[in-house]
Amino acid sequence: MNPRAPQGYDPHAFTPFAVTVDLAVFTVRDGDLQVLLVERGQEPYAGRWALPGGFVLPRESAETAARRELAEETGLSDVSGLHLEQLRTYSEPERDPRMRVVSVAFAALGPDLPEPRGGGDAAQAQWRPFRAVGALAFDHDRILADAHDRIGAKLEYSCLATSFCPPEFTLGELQQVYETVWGTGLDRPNFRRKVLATPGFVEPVPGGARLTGGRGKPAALYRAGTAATLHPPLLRPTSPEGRSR
Amino acid sequence: MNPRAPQGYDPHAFTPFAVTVDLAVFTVRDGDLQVLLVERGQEPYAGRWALPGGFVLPRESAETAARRELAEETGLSDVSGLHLEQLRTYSEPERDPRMRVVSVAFAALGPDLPEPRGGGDAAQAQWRPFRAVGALAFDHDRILADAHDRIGAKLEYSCLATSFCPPEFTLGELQQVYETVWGTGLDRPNFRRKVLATPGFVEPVPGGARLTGGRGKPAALYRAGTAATLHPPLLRPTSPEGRSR
DNA sequence: TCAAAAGTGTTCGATGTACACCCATGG
DNA sequence: CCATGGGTGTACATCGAACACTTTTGA
Repeated sequence: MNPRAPQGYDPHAFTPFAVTVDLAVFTVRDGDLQVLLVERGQEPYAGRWALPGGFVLPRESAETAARRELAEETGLSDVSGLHLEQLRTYSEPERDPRMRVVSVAFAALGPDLPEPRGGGDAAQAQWRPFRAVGALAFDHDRILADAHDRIGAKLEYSCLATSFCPPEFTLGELQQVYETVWGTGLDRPNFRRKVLATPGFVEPVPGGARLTGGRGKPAALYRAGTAATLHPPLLRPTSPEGRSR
Repeated sequence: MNPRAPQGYDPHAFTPFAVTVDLAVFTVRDGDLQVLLVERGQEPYAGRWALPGGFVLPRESAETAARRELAEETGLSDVSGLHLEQLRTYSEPERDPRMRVVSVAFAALGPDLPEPRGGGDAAQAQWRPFRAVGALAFDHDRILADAHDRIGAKLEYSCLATSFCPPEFTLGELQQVYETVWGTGLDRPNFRRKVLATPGFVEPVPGGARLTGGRGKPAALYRAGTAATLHPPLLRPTSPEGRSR
C-alpha cells in the first residue's frame, strides 16, 4: 500500500488493470490425465486452444470468480467439492496484446468430470489429454506447465490425490492417480502400506467392495480421510522409473 | 478501456482494479527473525504498521514492481541477489475500504540487511522481530503469516536458507537460519552431515575460516552452491522439539 | 586449564525397496 | 484352470536421531 497517498488514492497514482482468472482443470479419465480447454472464437489467437477463464466481477474475489467459472465451464451444478487452488498471478505487461490484463491462475482437480457443455459463443470446450496439448493461446502453455508441476509436487506431501477420485474409491484407483500424474509406475504393495500407514489419508468403507477391471479379486473401498498433509511424504521414484504399470 | 483494443473486450465486461504488491521481507539479525514494516501516516489504519508495498506501474510486471519497491524500502542499491518469491494474490472485495485493490504478495529474504531509510513522508520503516509483530493494517497479518509458513516449508525441500546468509558463511550460521525460522533446535552433527551430503547445496571456500562467538574453534567457510532443491528434504523435527539451541 | 564452538564416529531403530507369495474372481 | 488384479510377508539396504567423543581457539 502506498503510504504517500493522502486519503483515498491519488487518481493518477495507479493504472487500472483488468483482472481475470485462468483455470487449469485436471481430471483422470481412462487412466489418462486430461485438461479442460476451450477453443477461442475471435482474435487474438482465434481458433487456438486456451485455458478456460474470465473476468473477476466487481463484488467477488478471485477465488469466487474461479469457482463460478469452473461451474460454468464444466457444467456441474455442484463444484463445492472440487479442489481449487491458487497457483500464482501472471502479470507481464505484454501477455495480452489488447490491454493490460493481470491473471490469477488456479489449478482445479476432479474425479472423472462430465463432458463440458460448449461455451455461449462459437467457442467449444473439451477435455484433452495433457501429454498431447499443443501450443496454447497467450501464456497459457506456461500456466498449464506450472499447474502440472504444482500438482505433481503436491501429491508428494499432501492428501490431494483423493480429489481426483470419486467419493468411494479403491487403492488401485488412488495409485493410478499418482501414476497418471507422475507418469511413472509404483510398487503396489508398498504404495498400499504407505497409504494405510498414514493416519487420516483414507478410511475404509465398511462393507464396500468393487470389481475394477471386470476380472480379479474385488477391491476394498475407501473414502478420503480428514488429514490434509502427508507425514512423511510419498516421494516419487528418483532415478529412472518405478516398476509395475 | 484501452483504445488499443481492436475488437477487444466489451467495455462493460470488466471492472478496473488497482493492482498493488505487498512485500514480506525477512532477515535474520542477532539470531532473531525480523520483518520489514512501515508505519502508516494516514487513514485508514493511520499509525498502524503494515507491510511495505505499492502500485504496479503501467509498464511493469508484479515481479518488477516488487523488486523496485524492495530497493526503495530497504535502501539497497543492488537487490538483484535477494531472493524474491511470489506468495499468492489477495483479492477479497473488502480488503481495502477505499476501493477495489488486488494485491500480489511476495516474500523476500536477505542476509542481515541494513536499517531502512524512512519513507519520504511521515511514514517510517523499521525491522521488527517477527514473533513480536502485533496487529497490522488491512489483511497484512494474514499475508505475513502465509509468508512465514511458506518460508518455513521451503527450507525443508529447497536450498533457500542460503539466501539468508552472507556470500560466505559457516555451517553454524546456516543452521541458525533453520533454527530461527522454525523456532526449533537441530542436532549440529546431523545437520552438518546432511548439508554436506547434498551435492550443490554448499561448496567450501578453500582457505576460509572465521571465529563466530569470539571463542571456540574457527569454522570453515562455505558459499551457496548451484542446486535449487534438496533431495531428500531436510525435515523439521516432528513432535515436541529438537535438542541443542 | 577451562569454557565454548567446530567437527568426527558410532550405534540403533525407522523407513523405503524389491520381490516372493497367496487370495478371489471371471472367462 | 488360467489370467488378472487385490492383498500379505519378508529380507535387506539406507537414512536419520541420538549421543559420546576429539579438536581448536580465547580467556
